[in-house]
Amino acid sequence: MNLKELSNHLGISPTTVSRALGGYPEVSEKTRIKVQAAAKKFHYSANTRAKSLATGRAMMIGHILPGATKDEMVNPIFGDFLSGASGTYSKHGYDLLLSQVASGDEERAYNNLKAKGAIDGLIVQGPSIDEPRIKLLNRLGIPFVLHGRASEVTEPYNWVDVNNTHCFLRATQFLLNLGHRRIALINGLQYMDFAKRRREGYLDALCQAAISSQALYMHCSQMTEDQGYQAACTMLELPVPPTAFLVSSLISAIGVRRAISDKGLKMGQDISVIIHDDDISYLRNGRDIPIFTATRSSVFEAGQLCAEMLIDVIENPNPRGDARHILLESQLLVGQSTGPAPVA
Amino acid sequence: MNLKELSNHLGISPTTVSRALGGYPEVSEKTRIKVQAAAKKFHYSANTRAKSLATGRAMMIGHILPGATKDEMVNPIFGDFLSGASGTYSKHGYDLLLSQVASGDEERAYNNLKAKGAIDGLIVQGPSIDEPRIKLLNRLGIPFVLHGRASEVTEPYNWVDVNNTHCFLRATQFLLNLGHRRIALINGLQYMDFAKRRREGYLDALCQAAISSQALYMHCSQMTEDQGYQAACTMLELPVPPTAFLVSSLISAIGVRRAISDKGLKMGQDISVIIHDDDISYLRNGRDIPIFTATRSSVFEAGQLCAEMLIDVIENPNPRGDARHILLESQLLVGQSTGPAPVA
DNA sequence: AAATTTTTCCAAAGCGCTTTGAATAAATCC
DNA sequence: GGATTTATTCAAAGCGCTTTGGAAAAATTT
Repeated sequence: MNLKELSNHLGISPTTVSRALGGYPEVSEKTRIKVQAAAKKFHYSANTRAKSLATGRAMMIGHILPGATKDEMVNPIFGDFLSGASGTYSKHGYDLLLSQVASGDEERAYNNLKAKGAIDGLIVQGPSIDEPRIKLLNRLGIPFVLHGRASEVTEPYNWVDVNNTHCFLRATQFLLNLGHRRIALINGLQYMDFAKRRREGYLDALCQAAISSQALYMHCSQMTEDQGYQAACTMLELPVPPTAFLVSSLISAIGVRRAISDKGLKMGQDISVIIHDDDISYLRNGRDIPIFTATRSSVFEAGQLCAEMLIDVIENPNPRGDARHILLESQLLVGQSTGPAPVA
Repeated sequence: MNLKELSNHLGISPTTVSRALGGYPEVSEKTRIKVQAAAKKFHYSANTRAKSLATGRAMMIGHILPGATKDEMVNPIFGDFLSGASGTYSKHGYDLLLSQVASGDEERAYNNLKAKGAIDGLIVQGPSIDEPRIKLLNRLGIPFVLHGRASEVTEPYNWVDVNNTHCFLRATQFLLNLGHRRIALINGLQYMDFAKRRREGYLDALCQAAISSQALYMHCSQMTEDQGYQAACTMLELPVPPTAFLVSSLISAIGVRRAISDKGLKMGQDISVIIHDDDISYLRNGRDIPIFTATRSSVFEAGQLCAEMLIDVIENPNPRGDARHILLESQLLVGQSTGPAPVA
């Protein structure tokens, strides 16, 4: 059933039917009700493509999926972020286009997305410190919101980010207050912006406590269970091992826990662990009492916020062109993985 | 730049330009080359919406995202499955539409997706034993492929599934061969089809070995770390605890490992664990030697296969209407979590 | 009751593409 | 060389919708 058929059936012009359903005022309440009833009855729903073509709006938001090859890793937060964003899109009548873009091929891919008129805007995730996509998208004139920030990028852009520096500053201070002096940082990939900020928070806290940082206590890598395990094993083997770990992800922390337990030590007693928890639905950090003491910030909510911001950017383009920002603070939740530093 | 502008620029009719780029034979090689060069130069790419409208093909595949609320869980395999599928779509010129459908609202949502002409086909994941969406989609005439099967559904449908029964039969036999007699099953939600089949494989193996199954050794729940932990704790507290666990997911198994280690036992020595491993990119089961002995089947590949099957269904609709099936066998990989049953 | 305004509706153009059917140019045939 | 094919090209219609610019009908005013 299309518009013409529906209007024929009703004996009303397509124009009026379109307007009645579109909520325009130039149509009497009587006919509006009649039209709406008929639309419902015949399961009529305007063809998206025709509508888009006529209005020039795609009503579609693009998300980029990394992992074009089997070896590239899909970020574990991906699903929950998408879930949050997607719900918000539905509410506003947008759909979500998921596109896989091989790294290196971004320019062509984004250009193409724009040329094809497939999307009204884009969400960009996982920024590196000097994220090149910002410049590219600004140049192409595609509205976008970045999930995260890029420290070294000066041009304006819209972002939603967690206050990573402050998170890790607080977490480190928490450990310091418990008497820990040898605190290790097991972080994400060095060039990622969040990893840089977390390191800064960690170093700030140490500095404020007049404790010198040690390269041996700092590790950067993909945040996998195995990497967490390896890093923790190495550090626990040191002549002077750390008494506490600050871990950037729950998944790595599971590896850290394995290393601790392999070593015959007890987490929360011999060794303290504090993590950043993205509150992923399938990887809850315990039920009631958190397993790991954690700075928590829901990535689901971040998805919602990014989506809302992007829709706002699309529908109310800021004439002055200044960018929108949301900086989220996280909660510091005490769990079972932290305790006073053991007396040497 | 649109078709008309491009053709004006070239001094050639839109018809010919469209055909040149579409690869139709009714155009001389000379003009084709000229047109292609110009298209490249101006980054011309046909507007998807107009193209779809003209051809009647959306060139878009729908995936349904569960988890409309924050409490619903997004399946951890979601990202990798999507990644596999998405790559295949790109290759064939399709895009991926991700739609969030509240459970209970499926009929309206699917109907709408069809009416809007937004998609050419659909992937359905996570089937229950009597999956109602099969009937619904068949009735609506929307081409789809199911990732998994539905034991109690008799009408035909296309599916790609792992041979779950055989997986768990083999895994159980493996444990039996190691001398285990008290084997527990920590499974997914009871009404899920995969859980049913895994239970059957497990029970078959026990039956063949003339071992009676025990309700106390069987657990069903969401496959979270915490549920795995709880279930294992409970079972390890039994007067006669199991000596081996068969666990449906890596995530639950991490909880099982925690329970074992809390109990002061050693996995692979005091207690054996064998899991099903979906080979998720961010949750690798160890680097070289698997941590957990596992039946492994890549969900990334399943995504690719589903995508290929669906595209085939869409582009070559089977006139006889019979359904397509792929049954995947998994590998049984020996890791560090299994060993001979301890002598009582 | 005629003139004016307001409400309600519609015809037609246009969004950017594909594709049918016809026309022209080139090549082949008798 | 004229007739017939064949290879190229194009004009125009149509995909299903929105929206502009009027027109007709109803309500209001004088």
